[in-house]
Amino acid sequence: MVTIRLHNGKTRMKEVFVPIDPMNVRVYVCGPTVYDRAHLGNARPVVVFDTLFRLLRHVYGAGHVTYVRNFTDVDDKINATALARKEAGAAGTLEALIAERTEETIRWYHEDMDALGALRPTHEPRATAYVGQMIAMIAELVARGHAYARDGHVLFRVRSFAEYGRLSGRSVDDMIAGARVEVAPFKEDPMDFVLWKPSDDSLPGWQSPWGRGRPGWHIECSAMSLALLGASFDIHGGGIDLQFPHHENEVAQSCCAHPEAEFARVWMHNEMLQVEGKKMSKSLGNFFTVRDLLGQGVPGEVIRLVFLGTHYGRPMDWTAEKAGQAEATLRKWRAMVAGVQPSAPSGAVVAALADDLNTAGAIAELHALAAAGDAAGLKASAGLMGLLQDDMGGWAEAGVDLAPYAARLAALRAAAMETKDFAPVDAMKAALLAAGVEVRMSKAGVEVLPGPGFDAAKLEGLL
RNA sequence: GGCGGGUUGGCGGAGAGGUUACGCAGCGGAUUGCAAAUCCGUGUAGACCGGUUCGAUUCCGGUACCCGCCUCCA
Repeated sequence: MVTIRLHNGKTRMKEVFVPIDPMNVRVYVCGPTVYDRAHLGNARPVVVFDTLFRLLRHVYGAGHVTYVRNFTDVDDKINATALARKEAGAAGTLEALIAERTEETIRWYHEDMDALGALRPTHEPRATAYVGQMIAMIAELVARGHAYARDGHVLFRVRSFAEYGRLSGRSVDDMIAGARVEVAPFKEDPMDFVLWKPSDDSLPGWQSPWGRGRPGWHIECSAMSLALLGASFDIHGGGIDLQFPHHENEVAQSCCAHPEAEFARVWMHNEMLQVEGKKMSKSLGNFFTVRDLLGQGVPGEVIRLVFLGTHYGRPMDWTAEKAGQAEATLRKWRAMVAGVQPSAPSGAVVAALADDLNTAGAIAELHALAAAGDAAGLKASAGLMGLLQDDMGGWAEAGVDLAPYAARLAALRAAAMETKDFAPVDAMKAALLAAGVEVRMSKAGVEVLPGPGFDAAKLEGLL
């Protein structure tokens, strides 16, 4: 059995991973709020935890890992979008417009994440399907004295949970000193956070013991992880930005509702993504979605390889140069593994991944396999990382049969060898290069392959 | 202000208390009609200042700088 070591954000140490139940390893990762296309930053945790999912499936068996990633479809941004559509004259009730918006966004999300080679999680629960469970958990928290109702709101009583702040390394008193918390008259303590809030008629709402309302953001993950993975599970993941307050609040809710359990044993946080050295933001003008990149012709597999080139715990910089290098690497590897039956993943690659998802180290091992000419091992090992899969390699293929061009060039070359006039050969070669075709001539013959920027249209008239 | 992370060779980016990371680029050579691809060889880096040690880029402390979160833009 491969020993997996993971950096546990709860203990701040790298620990040997021991599942609660090796027959059912359970992972929960915070998913997207489905109000718009996923931007590139949203994709990082998807790729990181997909790699973890693949590793766990490899080690414990594909049928022995349960991976849950939620869709947050209760959110004021979604409401705002739907409301705007309604005011613009869209037909249907607000609820219908909201459902339409979330359905549409989930479809986009799936398309985009599929393109990155991410496996679909075992379960992708939608918050709206678990409001009953959320209400039950909130009621439990109230009954246990960890929450209180005021003015149609229900708030979590932060002072009732001594461990509050441990995950994110903060103390309640320090945070209040920072004074960047919303002070509301109905709060007992400024740090208390909302479990339930009232909805007026313009907002979606559910009936509850506290009136018609909707859940606060944090409770959904506590309720859905409980429903799908149980009160204790193995790994909880998400972006480091979620560590506080989201994950801290999840811990508080879940541990107070189920003090007998341990909630998540291991916490994993991926660091943030940057673009050309800067934070991606709309104001800097460097904000873009996964779909934008795909639309520009950057293959999902290239995005994936770039992501995996940096350890998940470090900030990752997306640059055009990296994308170019990743594309060149993948073209080389794909040419090598074409038509090859994968063998078993290399032990060195598995070992690297098992060492707290050292994907950069694993990629170095892929290079070693390529250098050693082990195409079968390369294909299998890359497959473990979601790379070089048959179903995502279309981008590297020419789409047209280049064999006639190779034959033509070979004929010209053979003639030139006799006449010593290489001008016609060079002319054709230049034209092929201009079309993005890689030309290799050797004693053995002529090879032509699609290269970066390949454009079939530019091949017109070359035959 | 509070909390957390980072600083590695031209660029990207890892591991390890003491032997080559790796990739890209570069340089030299082989090969080639010329190239490309390939093969061989090549670089000796670790912000700064101290400490621990036989020995630190790797451990500890401090300084500087950078970044993120604390503002439901991951």
